[in-house]
Amino acid sequence: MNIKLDLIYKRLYRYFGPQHWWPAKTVFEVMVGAILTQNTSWNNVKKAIDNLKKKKFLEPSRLYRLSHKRLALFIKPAGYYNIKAKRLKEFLSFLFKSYKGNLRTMTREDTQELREKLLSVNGIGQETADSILLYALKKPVFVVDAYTKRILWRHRFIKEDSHYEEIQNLFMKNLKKDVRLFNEYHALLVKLGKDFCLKRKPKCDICPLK
DNA sequence: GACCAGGCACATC
DNA sequence: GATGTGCATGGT
Repeated sequence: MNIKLDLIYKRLYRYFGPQHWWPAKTVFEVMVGAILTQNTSWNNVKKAIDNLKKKKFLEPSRLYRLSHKRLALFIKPAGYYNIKAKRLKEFLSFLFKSYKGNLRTMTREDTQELREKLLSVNGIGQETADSILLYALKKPVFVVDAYTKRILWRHRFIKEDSHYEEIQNLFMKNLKKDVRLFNEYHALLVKLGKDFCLKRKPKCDICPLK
């Protein structure tokens, strides 16, 4: 499996090239984006983030002090805006209560312990936690998402009912624990998913992994 | 107008 | 542990 996952990566990279993830300027922007992009296209998330940027709210303490009502209005384009406003607030209150709002302090925490803590925040599940760890904090943690699962299943690398950690282990136990590799690999899988591995109309005949 | 998107929590069995 | 549902906008 080791060789196969490696081969897939090489093929994807050759075909698509670098994806330059995460498309954000700051660590905090990645974190906010990770929550906003839950079951939502990045295009919509961009609009929400731009709204926050324009009004200079894309900063921990300012966002923390923003009312739920105004926050929800800013992030409206990203959909599920009420629940996402709540989730952002939950994350921020965790950030301030545990790390005094200091992202560098958070980064210093042991990766596994931090993952557990993130998962205990209401609104942060495995994918969001891992996206924050990998893309914001540069920890070597593989991110699994719906595309990853669909692609691996279509190619019969996993069962359809495989669980998150099972899939994550497949990558983490068979690849070098390298932040750059994990970053690019997941981004490439998303790219492949968007372009070829659609839910209803997969383009398996022209899939670059064929 | 239907379908989908870089999920998650919660209820129920 | 599995399955079903609400959350909501914007692009195709």
